This record gives sequence, C-alpha cells and structure tokens, in this order.
Amino acid sequence: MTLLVNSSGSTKDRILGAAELLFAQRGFDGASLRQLTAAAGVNLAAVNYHFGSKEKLVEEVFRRRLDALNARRLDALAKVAGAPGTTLEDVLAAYIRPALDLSHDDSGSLFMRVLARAFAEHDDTLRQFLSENYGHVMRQFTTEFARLLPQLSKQELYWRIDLVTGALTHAMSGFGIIQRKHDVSELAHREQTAQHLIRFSVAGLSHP
Amino acid sequence: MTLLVNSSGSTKDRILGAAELLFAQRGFDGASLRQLTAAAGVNLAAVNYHFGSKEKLVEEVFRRRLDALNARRLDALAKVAGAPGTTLEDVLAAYIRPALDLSHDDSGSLFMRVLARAFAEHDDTLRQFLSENYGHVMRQFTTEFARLLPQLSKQELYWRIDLVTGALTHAMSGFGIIQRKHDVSELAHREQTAQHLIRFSVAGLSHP
DNA sequence: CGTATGCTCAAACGATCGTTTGAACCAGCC
DNA sequence: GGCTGGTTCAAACGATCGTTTGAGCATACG
Repeated sequence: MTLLVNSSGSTKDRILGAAELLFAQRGFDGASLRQLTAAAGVNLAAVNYHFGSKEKLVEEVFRRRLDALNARRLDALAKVAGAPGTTLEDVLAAYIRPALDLSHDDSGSLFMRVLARAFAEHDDTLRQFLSENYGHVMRQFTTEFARLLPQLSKQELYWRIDLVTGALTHAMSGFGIIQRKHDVSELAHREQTAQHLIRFSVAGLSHP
Repeated sequence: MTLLVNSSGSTKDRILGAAELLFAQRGFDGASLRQLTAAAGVNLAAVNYHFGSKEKLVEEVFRRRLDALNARRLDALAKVAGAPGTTLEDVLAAYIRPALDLSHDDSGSLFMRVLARAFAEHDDTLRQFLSENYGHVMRQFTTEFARLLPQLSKQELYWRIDLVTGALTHAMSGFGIIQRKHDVSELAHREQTAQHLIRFSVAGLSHP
C-alpha cells in the first residue's frame, strides 16, 4: 500500500499532507483513517485527537489551501482591478494563475483535484462551507468582470462565468486528455495551460 | 431515509433505477447496497444475484445510458458531418443536445451527474471502461472539428476541445450557480442551456 | 403428479469503518 | 524526587460494509 508521505513536521501537518494526497486519490469516503494515518506515519487515534473527527479534518484540508489561494487571488486582482488600462486577460490571469500554481506546487499537491471532487460530491455541508468562507472572492471577480463587459446582462454574465469555471476546474484537476509531455518542463507546461485557459476564457466571455 | 423509487418493472430495472439515483446523490462508495435495495424495494441479495457484484452494477448503470447517449450523438453527427454547409454550431449541437436531453429526461435522471462523478473519481478501471467502449465517438467528433477548424494545429485543437468538455460537464451536471427559475419551463431552460453552451463553445473553439 | 428452474428471502459471514478508551510516555516545573 | 498537561500508543467498541448461504417459493415441463 501507500508508504510514508512525510517523515518530518508535526503530527498535525503530517496528517494534513497525507490527507490531501489520499483524498485526491481515493475521495473522502474512499480514503480511510487507517490508510491515512499509516501514510502519515502517525497513530490512528491522532486524527480524532488533533482534529476531533474525520469531517473536521476534511474542512482543515480545505481551509489551509483555500486561505492561501484566495489571498493570492485577491492580491493579484487588487493590482489590476479598477485601473483604466486593465483588460479581461489581466483579471482572468489573476483568477487562474494562483490556482494553477497551487495545483502544481512544490509538494506535488493534488489539492485542485480534491476541490473538483468536492464539487462533484455535491455535499451540501461542504458547499455551504465553501460558499460561506470564500464566496466573497468570487463576488469581487464577478464585479470586475461586469465592469469590463458592460454590454452583457447580469444573467448572461453569470452564465458565461459559470462555463469558464467549468473549463477551469476541468483543466486544473487534470481531468482532460492533455498531459504534460516528457520534453516539456513543469513550468513551461503550467504557462501553456494558463495561456490556453486565458485565451479560451476571453473568447467565451466576450463574444457578441 | 429514501423510499421506494420504482414500484413497477423487473427487479433488474428497479435496481438500475435506484442505483442511478443513489450513485448521483451519494457517490459510488457512499451509496450502500442496503440503501439501494431498500429504495428499489428488492432484497439485498438481488444485486449480487443479477449483477454479480456492486462494481458490475456500476458498469451496467453506465452502459445502459451511454449506449443510448452515444447512439443519438452519432445519429445527430451523421446528419451534418461532411456536408458542405455544416457549421461549428451544427456539430456542437450534435454533441451537446443529446447529453442535455439525457440529463433532464423523463425519469428525472441524474445520470450526467453520475458521469461527472466518475470523471472526478479518477478511477482507472472506470476510465478504461469508458475509453474502450465510447472513445470512438469522441474520435469522430474530433475529426469533424478538425475539418471545420483547419487553421488549428492538432495540439491546439485538443486543448480547446478539452476545455469545451470541461464547460459541458460542468453545466450538464448542474455544478454551477445557474439554476432554473420557477417561472421558466423545463424545456425552455434546457434550450437556454444548449444555446449558451453552444455559443460559448463556438467562441472558445474558433477564436484566432 | 414430480421435479427441475429461476428467483426471492432472512440470516449470517468476515472485513473494515470512524471513534473511544485507558494506560504509557515525556517534556517542564515545583 | 513528584506532579502535571500534552501527546502517542495498542486495543477494543459498535456499526456498517459487500458478499455468501441455504431454505423457500413460484412457474413450467415431463
């Protein structure tokens, strides 16, 4: 089976790291606490001791990554929002690039796959958690999109953003058929993904 | 808990119907055979008697719907493919409309949600099953897209189709924020969804 | 009639799940 | 030394999982 994920760090961090990996690979139900604690190299009871329950652990996995992701998204947005020369590409880049960085970060994080799984699970408590804690980020981006696309009705804009989100989630979680070639560096592949996503989204958002 | 789903039909069909519903709601792991057989109004052992195992049942749920879906997709494609006046809209409609019909069909099928779940699960055996049995459909559509978009490189075309698929899956499985209003008929909403998807995809596929 | 055949049923199987328990350990402080 | 609070540990808890079993029932055929 899966071996140790982390031999260093605190027990809590080792659990969080192993949880992220195993949730991405096998899902929230599919990954058991016994597999998880074995991979983390900690005792089975450590999860309930440090997090209270498996469900709370799931929330912590989300919180840790989403806090970082949305902070970087808002930073990037603040640098371009409201400025006179700002383009659709700029706002989309502020939305897309932090997510791509996260989905391919140093620890080989599979977090975006975990996130996509959460969407697919249609778990109401989890969706409520996401909406409550991170809905304001989406709202800020929507406002900026509306400013740059004044010709679109609110309804029309929502539709298009929804479809962009679908393409984004799909690409970021590695659903697709596109795989990185062996002769392309990780960084180059990420840049290529960002370019495709942004140009595709610009076209989808701004068509007449 | 969930009550009876079907009080008529053969035991096999009742199981398949209940399985589709519960897999969509709770996932393949999350839906137990005891919940499932209770909802179908059949004995617990009936699943293993008629299907052999839970995994085989999952495959049957897919096979039943995907056979119908892809037959209708290929029918629709055959009517427009290769013809001189065929547009991108026509081909996209042949791809999108049968899926939308299925995702909102008479029995309130949640099948597209099941399919999206299968994508998210990243289950290799399931992906192989899908690729082996239905890969040729995707290949035919890709060929037609390539004919209508000769200016795109193969690599570029694959990227764009991949992103279209993401938007499609997202919209069809009801991930998004867009919900049908109470004063809009089911049929009108489906048509609106198709229109948005097609126009968005045309823009994304054909931008320079 | 007897007896196959296809199907359903309640009951049980062993495995695995998330969680709890109580003892053991181990720093730091009196 | 003794004591305390935070942490880890093996072991067990009851619940639920997918699957199997063998008896029971119905229909069809000789």
